[in-house]
Amino acid sequence: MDAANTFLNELNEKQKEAVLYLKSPLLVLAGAGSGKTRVLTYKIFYLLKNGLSNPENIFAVTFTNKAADEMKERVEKLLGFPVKNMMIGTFHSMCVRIIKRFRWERMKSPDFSIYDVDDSKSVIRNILKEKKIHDLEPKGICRIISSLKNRMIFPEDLDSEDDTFKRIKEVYVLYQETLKRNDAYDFDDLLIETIRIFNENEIFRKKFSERIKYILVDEYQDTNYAQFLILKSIYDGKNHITVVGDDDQSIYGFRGAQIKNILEFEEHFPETKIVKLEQNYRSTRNILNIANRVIKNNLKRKEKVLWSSFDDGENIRIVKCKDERDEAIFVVDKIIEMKNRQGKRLKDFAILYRTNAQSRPFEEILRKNNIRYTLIGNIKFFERKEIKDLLSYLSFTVNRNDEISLKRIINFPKRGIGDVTLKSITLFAKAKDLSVWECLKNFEENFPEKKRVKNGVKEVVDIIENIEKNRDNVYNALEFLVDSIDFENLFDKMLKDEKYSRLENIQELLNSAKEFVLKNEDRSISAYLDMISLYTDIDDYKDDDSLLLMTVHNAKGLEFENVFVTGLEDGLFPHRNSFEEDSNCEEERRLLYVALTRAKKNLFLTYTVERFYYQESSFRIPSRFLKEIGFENRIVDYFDRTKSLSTKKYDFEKKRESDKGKFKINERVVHPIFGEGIIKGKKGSGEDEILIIQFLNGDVKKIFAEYANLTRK
DNA sequence: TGGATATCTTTTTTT
DNA sequence: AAGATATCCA
Ligand SMILES: Nc1ncnc2c1ncn2[C@@H]1O[C@H](COP(=O)(O)OP(=O)(O)OP(=O)(O)O)[C@@H](O)[C@H]1O
Repeated sequence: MDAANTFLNELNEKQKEAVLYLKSPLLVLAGAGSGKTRVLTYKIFYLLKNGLSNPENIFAVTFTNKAADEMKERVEKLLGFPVKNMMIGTFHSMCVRIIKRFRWERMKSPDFSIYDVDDSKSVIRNILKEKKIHDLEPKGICRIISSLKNRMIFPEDLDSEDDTFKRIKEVYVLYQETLKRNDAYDFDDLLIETIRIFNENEIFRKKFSERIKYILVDEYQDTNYAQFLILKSIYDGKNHITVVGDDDQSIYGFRGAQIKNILEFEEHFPETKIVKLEQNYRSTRNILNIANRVIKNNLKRKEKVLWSSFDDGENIRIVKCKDERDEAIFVVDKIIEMKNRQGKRLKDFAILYRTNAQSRPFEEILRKNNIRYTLIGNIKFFERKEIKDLLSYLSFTVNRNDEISLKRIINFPKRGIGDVTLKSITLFAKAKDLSVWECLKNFEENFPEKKRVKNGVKEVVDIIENIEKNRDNVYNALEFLVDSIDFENLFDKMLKDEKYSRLENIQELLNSAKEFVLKNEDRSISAYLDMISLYTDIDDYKDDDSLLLMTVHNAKGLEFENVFVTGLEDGLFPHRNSFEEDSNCEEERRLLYVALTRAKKNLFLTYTVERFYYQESSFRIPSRFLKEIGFENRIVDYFDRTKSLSTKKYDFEKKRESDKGKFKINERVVHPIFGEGIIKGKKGSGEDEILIIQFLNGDVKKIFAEYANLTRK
């Protein structure tokens, strides 16, 4: 081995093979923690180090922006100098760059708006109102349109005679027209527009694909059809493509990701070589065993070998808790104990859950115990109302066609400009074929009769024009904006806490802009807006030794020494919405596989007996996945804060024949019509004995024990 | 007309 | 419990 390439010692044989292979398309298909990401990182390093490529010839796609930042940092560390001009990021951020470049070449302003789901919903809401459609929900339409776009299905491709479908098509058409008029793209459009540009401008595509000599893609199992097409456009047979992934970790089907991309990779990229990595470097054997035991219940998957050279390690602990509060107390107690006794740091722990709503009790108990934590997801910082309102000023300043942003700011803070005024301005603009902005600027001439709102409009116009002056420095622009709004007064009627927290958020926004201005060469408003529309919580959490709370989805690709997977109950994890379709249930199982394989050393699985779910207390049944883990033979701890920690064996086995006839409270039963349920109570006796049973769908029914033909689960 | 108040619904996962 | 929407009042 050549001296420059001693780094290869940090890879196993298979990994080396994958790093060095450049002859034809390469697929690295391997289980969790087998070093797939490491292969990509070292491959980039190898290409740069050996002069096989310049940074600008590399196109590396990661699943999150954070992963991209970390990969770049790692490569720079290995090289010993910074890397400039490499295309590395998520599909969405790469698309923004491609679209900007194209618009720039065509002398079109590169400053378009990027709409998040909220913005899309309000566009749809306006359309529905205008068209007087009352029986369709913005949220549902949004989801349908997005799922169509993910599959590259356009309005003209819809030719169903079904009435609802026809109306959806109508809304879809209007939605796209509105976005076009506002010069805005939603997340799906970023991908679609890139494909369109490539398809319709062969010279541009060719130039780009000749520039890109190496295409590298991480987490390939979670790419959608549009993303596949983008890769196909860039790959021209002369450049190289490496994709890595694990079909067992595909968890974004709901967003259009298709496992078939990875399963059928060979069919689309000629002479594909496949490398399988089989050694796991992350977890103990006990953890891997449990993960393998769960995932092997999926029927549609590629069987993989995955072994660890580590010891068995600690036992996996399954803990039954009285309710969600106890669950939180148990987890937090455990963390405190491990921190104090074993000197572990907070950042070695992660609490994972299926839904964002589950974070509440954990937060409460953590705050009570003064433990620093970082909550990822849920209400994202930049989506808070007060923040979005401020940002809309910036958006509108750089893109005067963005009517959604205008709508947000025209009456924020309250200036007495309501729906009616806005409507008449919009209509006026349409009639005179002017932009809304033009009408606002000449408001007094255009609407001499509207004396009452005159000053308000002038105020907005002034603010926008002043922001415009600071276009090249987002911090100055924001500082001006914040100064010109009297927040103290605005938040006056709020509760102290709420007011304080909002003011804090605004300060936080200023800090973020300041940081951006200090760190980046391009300090412009538009550069900042692009960054925040594509960056999410997970991309930006500070490395400040705090405990992490997040959904399993957000934990993808990460690893922690100690992991708590919580809320392992039927209906929650797997989520009840997945029960109908087998494929969804398989995705839930993959989600659990991802959760379990995040742990390096200690893994705790918790579930509750009773949980508040939608303002109602409901009795819970342990997750079906726990059975697959084989937990009937395992020690289950029962945690009840009133009784402290006690241990007993949980019996999942079917009861013996002799037990027949007598059902006990909390026993799980199957009803021939209503399905599986749990016995909550009993009334009467003998023939008249009535059982109160809560079924899986949440219904509680009174059933005659004698006649119902119940069987034990 | 806009702002405040009362009523109604809604809860998976996210770039 | 919180958010969005509908209704009412000044
Ligand atoms: N050859 C190796 N020697 C030592 N440690 C390694 C090696 N390869 C990978 N690792 C370590 O194993 C862990 C998992 O690696 P990595 O994140 O690259 O795996 P992955 O396959 O991408 O995981 P996932 O499927 O969960 O995304 C990391 O901590 C990494 O540093």
